[in-house]
Amino acid sequence: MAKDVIPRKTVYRLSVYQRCLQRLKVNDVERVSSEALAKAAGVKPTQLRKDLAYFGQFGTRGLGYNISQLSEKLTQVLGTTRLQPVILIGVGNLGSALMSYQGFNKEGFEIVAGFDIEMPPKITDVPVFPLEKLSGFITEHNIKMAILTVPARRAQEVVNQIVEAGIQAVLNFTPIILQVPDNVVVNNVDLAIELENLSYFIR
Amino acid sequence: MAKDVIPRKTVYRLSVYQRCLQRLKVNDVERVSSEALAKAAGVKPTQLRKDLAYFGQFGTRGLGYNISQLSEKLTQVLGTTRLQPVILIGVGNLGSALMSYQGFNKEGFEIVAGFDIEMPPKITDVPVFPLEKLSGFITEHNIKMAILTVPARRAQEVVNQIVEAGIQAVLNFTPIILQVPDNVVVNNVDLAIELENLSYFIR
DNA sequence: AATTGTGAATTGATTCACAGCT
DNA sequence: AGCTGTGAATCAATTCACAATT
Repeated sequence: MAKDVIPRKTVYRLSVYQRCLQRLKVNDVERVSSEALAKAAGVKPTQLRKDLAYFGQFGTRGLGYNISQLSEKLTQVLGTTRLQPVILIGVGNLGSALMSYQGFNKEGFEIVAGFDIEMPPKITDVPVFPLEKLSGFITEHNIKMAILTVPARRAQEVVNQIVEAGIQAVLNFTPIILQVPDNVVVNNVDLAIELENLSYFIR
Repeated sequence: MAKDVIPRKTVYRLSVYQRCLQRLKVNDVERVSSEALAKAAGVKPTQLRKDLAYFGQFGTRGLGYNISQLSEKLTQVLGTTRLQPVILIGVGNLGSALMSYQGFNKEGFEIVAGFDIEMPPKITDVPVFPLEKLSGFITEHNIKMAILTVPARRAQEVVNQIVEAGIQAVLNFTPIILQVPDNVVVNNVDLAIELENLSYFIR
């Protein structure tokens, strides 16, 4: 029935489903039921079906979903067909860790450059440039996504600068809630808060 | 009015408020209005007030909240008074990155040990032990929290083992949705999904 | 017989609107 | 006058229940 606007949470879960499908593909399974896929994704079967319903009908009643077909459709909806170049700003402790982390590349993202005030010891093949080159690089290479791992006090000013230069999406590892215009998306990852949150639930 | 059960999302936001308060404290401000604090936390003022209402009344009408008083109360509610020991399992790329990341210590968590099949080059003061010592260490030191950065295919078996040994909370960096008993909490952090999710919103 | 797709019902979260303090 | 605290209203997300399909 293909609704017009897909809720943020649904979009997020689509990525989770996609991951699960990829693992199933490797195992040479051809079809999967909403019940099985939902279990792997940690949701209820009805929720999975509702989520998929936002962008069409893909299952076969009585049989379930064709894995590669559904996976392809998800790729299409999520727009992850092409490789996305990403820059990383703040090559400190966490920043350099993320630069050497290979997990992104597998999923279609490539950190093409790092930026910092100081030049850190070269640890990966990814080039690191001084902050003065930041805006120029973004415009020149038409970069849309940035990972922000600068110290908290620099976060807002850096974001202002990169948004100005054309960045449209930011993965923010600083504890600051960034103020950005409506056309820019920010996802926050705060590892300390995740731990703090967990600790609340242990008695 | 102190309700009995605090929603998960509220608990999460309490940590965010706490962070914002800490920054204000450094700036030597004494009071803050729900409007100002909410803005810093990226929520609406009414939501902040509703969240706080779950565990009591702390503001002064007409004046706002006393920062250190509110912060102290939050610490109490969140149970982050004492330092929590945490172990990290899987000292690969991301794992060793997190071990050297100092962000946790600031917020009351200490990674006391790492575990892996292979012994990685020693990069921090944190000791790394072979997996055989895992269960014993957890029981002996009464560890409640674990960070999981093992390869996906090992994730479920490792979790079974640590839950058995007494772990009650897991910060899971693997893309697997872990199956755990009801008394165990899991928070998932999937960096690739965060990026994929962002990329959906850039046109 | 099995399993999807979906309107209706339910549950949960957010926001409004304003009464109640200081 | 200013700002919190909260019941009521609204809005959003989830789950139910079952008809439709293979």
